[in-house]
Amino acid sequence: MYKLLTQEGKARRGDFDTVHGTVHMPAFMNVGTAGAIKGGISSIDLPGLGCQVELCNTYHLHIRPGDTVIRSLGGLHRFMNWRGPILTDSGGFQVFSLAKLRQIREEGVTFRSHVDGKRIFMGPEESMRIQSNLGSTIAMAFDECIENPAEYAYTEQSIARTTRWLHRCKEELAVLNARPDTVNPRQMLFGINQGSTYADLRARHMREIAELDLDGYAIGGLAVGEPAEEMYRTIDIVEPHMPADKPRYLMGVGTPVNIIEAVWRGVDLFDCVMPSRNARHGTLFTWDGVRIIQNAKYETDPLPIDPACGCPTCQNHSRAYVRHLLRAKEILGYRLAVAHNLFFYNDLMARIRLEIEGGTFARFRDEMAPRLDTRI
RNA sequence: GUGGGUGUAGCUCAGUUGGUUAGAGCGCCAGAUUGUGGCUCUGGAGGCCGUGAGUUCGACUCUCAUCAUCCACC
Repeated sequence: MYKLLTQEGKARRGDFDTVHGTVHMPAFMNVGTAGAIKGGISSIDLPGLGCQVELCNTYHLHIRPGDTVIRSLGGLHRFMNWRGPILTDSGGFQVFSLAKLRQIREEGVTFRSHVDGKRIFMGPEESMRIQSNLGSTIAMAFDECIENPAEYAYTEQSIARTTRWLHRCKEELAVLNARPDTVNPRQMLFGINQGSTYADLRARHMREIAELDLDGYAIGGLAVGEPAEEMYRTIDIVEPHMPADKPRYLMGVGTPVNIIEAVWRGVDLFDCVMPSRNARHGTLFTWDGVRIIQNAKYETDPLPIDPACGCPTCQNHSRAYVRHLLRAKEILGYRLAVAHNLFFYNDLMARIRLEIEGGTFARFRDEMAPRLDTRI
């Protein structure tokens, strides 16, 4: 299903076939937690923004409107009116990041809903059932995202449990996919590597889960406060143990530079809230660096956010206008800013694919990385 | 015209019986944001406390005058 087309060093240009279409990798998944990208972006806008895959969230959709509601409407694709691939996150990260009073046991995790405080139990089977009801293209395994920093002994214990949970996920999804009334009978499953920043545990866990022959593999538990260098080092440690014929997904990453550095180290797939969240807060990405559009110097600036950008916002509106709308908290301001940042991220991935195909990615990395990081 | 109230940061206002460097919210300026609890978080600048005189060791605070402004009544 994953076809490696070209390789430059460790950087991979490949195509990944799914029932909802082919994903050209390296790719960025646009985050639409509750079934929509925040900022008023509709599924009908996504092709124009270069979006290949949308990421939605098991935890949020389970709480509201409920996965059974979505199932009764024909699944998440019909519900959102998006025909392309959807990856659903398993809920493991939300348990770690936003649920208070969580209790982790072998069966699963008990925690409280952030909406109404209700007690919720989720384990591997629950997560798979919800994701099956949603009918996403790719389901993520239910894992424990370990906090940083973490004790060695706890990490060792945790990854062993995450592996056991992964076996249960695989078995449960096989049962669900075999049902005659299942929404997406060819739903795929990605496993998630953990191990905090301990090299031996990362490598051991990756080798363990690679044996399950899943549809893809993710590196989780990074970009949780550790320095970027440590993240890169961890990728270097894990990558050699990842199957070459499966997509490699670095969860929750990152800045444009993080992405370039991770592709350089052999990663194919990314997702991050950064382009949409930062857009809402007025931080916009451009080919010249990062632009904080609410700064006073843009008050009367008639130029587009990025003159080199082909997005709908830059084709039609000025920096001064976007700045004004964001300051006035106009909904259109969020929409224009988010559209720009998503277009930029998807455009960056397209450029990376081209560079790898042309064998010029190394040079691109050297020249571009320092520029994209600067504040302008 | 008479009586009363109010003048403190760009705006709306706090400010203990007079006591060190006069505060808040909003706004403004700048920064943050990494498998998303979208009206977020952090930091910063900005005041001869309407003006003038007096009482006091010491006044945003008390007294007098004056100016501005608001309300009520004639």
